[in-house]
Amino acid sequence: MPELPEVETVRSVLSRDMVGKKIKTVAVTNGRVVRRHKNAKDFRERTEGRTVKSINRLGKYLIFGFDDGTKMVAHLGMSGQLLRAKAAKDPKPKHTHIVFTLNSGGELRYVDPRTFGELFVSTPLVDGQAVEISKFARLSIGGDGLALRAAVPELAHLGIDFIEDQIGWERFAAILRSRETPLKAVLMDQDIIAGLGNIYADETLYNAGILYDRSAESLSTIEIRRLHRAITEVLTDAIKHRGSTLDDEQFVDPEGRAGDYQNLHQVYNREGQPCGQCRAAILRVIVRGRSTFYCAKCQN
DNA sequence: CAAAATTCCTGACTGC
DNA sequence: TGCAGTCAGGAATTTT
Repeated sequence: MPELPEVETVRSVLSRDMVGKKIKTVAVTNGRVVRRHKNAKDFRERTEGRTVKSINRLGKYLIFGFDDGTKMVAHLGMSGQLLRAKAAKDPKPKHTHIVFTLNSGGELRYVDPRTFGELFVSTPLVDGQAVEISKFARLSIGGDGLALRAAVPELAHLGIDFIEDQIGWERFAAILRSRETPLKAVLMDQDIIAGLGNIYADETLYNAGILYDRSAESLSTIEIRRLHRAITEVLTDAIKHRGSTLDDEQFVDPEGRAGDYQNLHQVYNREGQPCGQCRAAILRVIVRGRSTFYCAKCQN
């Protein structure tokens, strides 16, 4: 499942070869992926003829800035891929739902078997309209996150992006304070922390040495600082390794290359295998229908 | 108001 | 072998 590091990998690759390119035509063959629009024709009219000026990321969302000031947002969901093709005659993968044909030749394709992902064009607000930015995002200072949220009202609800937003551990502590929610639910709540999914929530908790079901308010100052550091460290390392490609999920960047952070996973998908620190078997439990992997000795 | 359950979807896997 | 049933999971929506 593409989480922050995988989406950042896609952003980085696309940023290098798409900025400055113009979209000649757009073909939508599955209307579900543009479901925020009233129809596929509306999406086509809002993308054809635009030149890509920038590609940013907030949480798990990609934000393409167009020359007319509008933004195209892409969320890959569980199984979405943005793939570059050199020519139209290159074979199209199964479940190719949108094809962007570029003026310079070549295509950008959106492929998504499960169609949990979506694309939409966001229109900038007219003067005077205020955007209600997430209160957690407002707690962060600096970085480009606030500007991105203001530019895309649909994303204003997103919480802290630990790569885009600068946030110190004191402010992070303020977010965790007075929350009885289990820590893993907090880490995966996009309105509180944007970008962590099931893989990186588990890896972060292991790195911090804290159990998934501890309530946020029960953490000591030391534990909050460890968790704050763990989120930044895990995400940064995973980005360096170009994300995680699991056996069953087929995450690849726009050039078709797999990531290799899965080789560095300490707990995720490692049920029964020895913990890297204490050699005890990694355990797996289902929490609210989701797999959670952890080491009972190293996390408490 | 918040948290839990449900829904969307297809490929991979399980068991008979 | 083949087929029905189950599982996986992000986020919006519905229910508790």
